Amino acid sequence: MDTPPMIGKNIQRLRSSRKLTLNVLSERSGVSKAMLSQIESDKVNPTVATVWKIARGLNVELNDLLDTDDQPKRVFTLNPAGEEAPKLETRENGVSIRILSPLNMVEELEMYLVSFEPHSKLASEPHYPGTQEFLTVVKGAVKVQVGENSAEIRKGDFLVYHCDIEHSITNESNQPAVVHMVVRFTVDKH
Amino acid sequence: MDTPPMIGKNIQRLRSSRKLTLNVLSERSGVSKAMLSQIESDKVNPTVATVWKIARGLNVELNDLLDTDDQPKRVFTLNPAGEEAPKLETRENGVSIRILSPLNMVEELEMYLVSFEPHSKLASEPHYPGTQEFLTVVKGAVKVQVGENSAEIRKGDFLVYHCDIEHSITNESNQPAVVHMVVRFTVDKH
DNA sequence: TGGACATGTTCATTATAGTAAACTTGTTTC
DNA sequence: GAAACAAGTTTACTATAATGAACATGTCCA
Repeated sequence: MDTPPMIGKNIQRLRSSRKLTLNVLSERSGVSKAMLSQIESDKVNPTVATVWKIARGLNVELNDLLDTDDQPKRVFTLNPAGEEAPKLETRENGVSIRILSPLNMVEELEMYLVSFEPHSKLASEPHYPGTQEFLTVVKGAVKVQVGENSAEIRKGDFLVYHCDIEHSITNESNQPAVVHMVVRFTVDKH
Repeated sequence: MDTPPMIGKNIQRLRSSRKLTLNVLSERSGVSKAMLSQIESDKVNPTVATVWKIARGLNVELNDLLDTDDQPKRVFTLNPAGEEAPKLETRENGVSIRILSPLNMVEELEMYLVSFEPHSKLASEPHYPGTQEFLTVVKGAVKVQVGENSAEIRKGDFLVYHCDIEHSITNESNQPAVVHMVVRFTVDKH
């Protein structure tokens, strides 16, 4: 980005995708509809506070409005169960991990399907600060240990935890278990 | 963040960590040193363009200056299968949706467990631009339609698609199906 | 001690962000 | 087809962001 961000189109797109009129957004944001109109057509150079109010009215992060990068291509990425992805699958100690998410989005979000044989365990080192894991138990039951805390969860349960400390997932039962895991890498500032 | 961002301290910190004087930063950014002084002490409400110029002078991303968020708490949020979350569950046309993710992170990432009775369909309006959906089929098989494209996926399959256009998931079989769905609202960069 | 310089702040002015109200341009309804 | 409404635009004005110049506050060295 080597020119100040032109945020008009962003706001316009978000507003119309939400089917909001200028009047409604004006009410919700506290910014006059005249100003909204001019900002959307880039006739004006809004203050940070104003853009922030608009972001709030749209229920969006401030940065989403300031972002002028092009939209990503409309893709349709398939990762079929049958197709082996050799480098993406590991199997040890009765735990096998299939990486669901495509490689090009590895930075932000990763998704795994983790299968546990009876009496198996997956132990993980601390990740970067701010990283979160989202577990959904698809089959069976597992025990999750995060630092001091631990929880037993069963099929259909959902669990979120911050995993910048040591953590592990254990299948202590005599039945296999399957867990859907999403890892989000929040980029740490400061 | 429920108040407009106070960016003065951010700029001040970055400037002094770089050992730049107001004069030098003024030259590098093209913003008058008087303005810089007032912005750093939050006496004033700068425009986006001005803050952008400063970010450029500091050789920093715009968002780095606007960011005032604290780090998230280290939590351990549980959402058990048995516990009903009445407002968060909808059921119609043979499709029932359970929202897995806690409410406080709804902005960025949402996770659902969607159950399809035989011959049922979930149709969705376009979401915000940049939004992606990540499907993992937990049980049965479904057909996903996104704009022109469509795909048939079965248990264990994983599918990513951009969903800022109309899209739908259909269970055309005589068996029930369950899909794990992650929706990401973050606008994708590059 | 008192220039000489360098840093950040305040002042007076100009440019423009932001507003309310008037205007324009549809679209619906009788 | 005109009245009534609703959505966005333009206008006239006010509030304030942004500027350059003057001012204040050091610190360094003769």
